[in-house]
Amino acid sequence: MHYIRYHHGDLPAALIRATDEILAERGLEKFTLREAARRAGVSPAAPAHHFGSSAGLLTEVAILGFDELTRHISIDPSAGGPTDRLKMQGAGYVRFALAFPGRFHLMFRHDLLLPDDKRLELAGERAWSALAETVRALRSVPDDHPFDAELRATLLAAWSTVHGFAHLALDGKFSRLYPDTSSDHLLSQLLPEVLGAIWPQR
Amino acid sequence: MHYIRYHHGDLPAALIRATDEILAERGLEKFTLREAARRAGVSPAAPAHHFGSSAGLLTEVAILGFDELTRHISIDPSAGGPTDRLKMQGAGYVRFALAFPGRFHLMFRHDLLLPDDKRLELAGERAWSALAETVRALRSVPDDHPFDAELRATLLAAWSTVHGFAHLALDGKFSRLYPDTSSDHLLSQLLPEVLGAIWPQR
DNA sequence: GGACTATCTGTACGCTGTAAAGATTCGTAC
DNA sequence: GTACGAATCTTTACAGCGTACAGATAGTCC
Repeated sequence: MHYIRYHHGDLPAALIRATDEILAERGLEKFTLREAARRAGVSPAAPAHHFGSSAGLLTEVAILGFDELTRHISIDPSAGGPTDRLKMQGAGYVRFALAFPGRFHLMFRHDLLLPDDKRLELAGERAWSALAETVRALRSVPDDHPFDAELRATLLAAWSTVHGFAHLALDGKFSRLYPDTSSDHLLSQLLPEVLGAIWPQR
Repeated sequence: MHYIRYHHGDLPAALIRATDEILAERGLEKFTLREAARRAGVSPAAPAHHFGSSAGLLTEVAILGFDELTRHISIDPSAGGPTDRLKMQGAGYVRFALAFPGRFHLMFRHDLLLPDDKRLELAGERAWSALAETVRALRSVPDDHPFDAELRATLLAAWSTVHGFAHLALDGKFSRLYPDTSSDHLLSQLLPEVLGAIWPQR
């Protein structure tokens, strides 16, 4: 194998892009560091100089994933009632997972990521703080009040439900109970039913 | 390397046991087919004769995992009210996940399992049919009535919530909101708060 | 232009899953 | 008892993986 040039230009960005492409095209289980290097046109050892290891590269991609997730659950805080907004955010969460399963799976595979990366932690916190805002409104708690046990429970319940729904849907676990497992149908039909069962309109 | 005997006795069982041990001791990410073979005292190629591939062996272990999960969520159908029973089953689900994270992760990693194994599917269905029974009681629907959309939504909401909770807890995502992430505390304190938020006592 | 530094290659090592062929033992029929 | 087919496991081998290490190349600064 012979590589054209020693200086790529912006290899880190190219490797991140290549990794994201692999996740989108072939899924997380098909990602290899060598394949990402191939797509970026560099040798298998090149990524190590910028990301240290496979986990370093994947961590960068996971951070971008959390940013994209945050965009999917960011909504106008004045639109509709708090329950509606929480349902919209839940739908955004699941829509992200179904649209980008590779990214989504990666973001919650800490065995593949750098264990104590601060930027990754912050990216994750930015995501659920968007949910926290809506939960405050739902319980009529002003922003300056502490985030007490009840708020925490409400937030974790909402997060757990959409997170579990997304995982089970991607795993195909709904196919028996629900024959039409297209993403559109899951989002427009099944998810509203599920969220309606735990967050009755009030 | 030199192996004592050509005929092991019961190699399939030994390999399943070895795999389960690896999952318990070192987690799913540390499992390799060769390591399981080493623990069983056979050559790396031996497992293929009984399980075809790594996925074949892992599928058998996943089936046992679903059986164990079913035991964790099986309760006396006359104990307490339906809401209480559903909470007990939810706690059982999470207790299983926290006690056996390797097994739990494996069971929902279809990329590692045989894609269309009927016994695996049945083992999964046995698990959630234990939940379905309680959901029927919760909605006061007799056994001979069809499992309609409302029942389905209630079941999937319950399943999604405990499933998401277990995954997020194992991923350490609660550590910011909740400093004490010991299994006991998560089960006795946080989970009841979360389930109370979506299944108010009625 | 020369030295320094950053960047990437080339090579190599131990690990992985598993295919293919051969060795060993079991079970059974005679 | 013994011969033989089937079942079981070993041996060997191969391609692919992550990554450590040493060396080649190119950009930068004096």
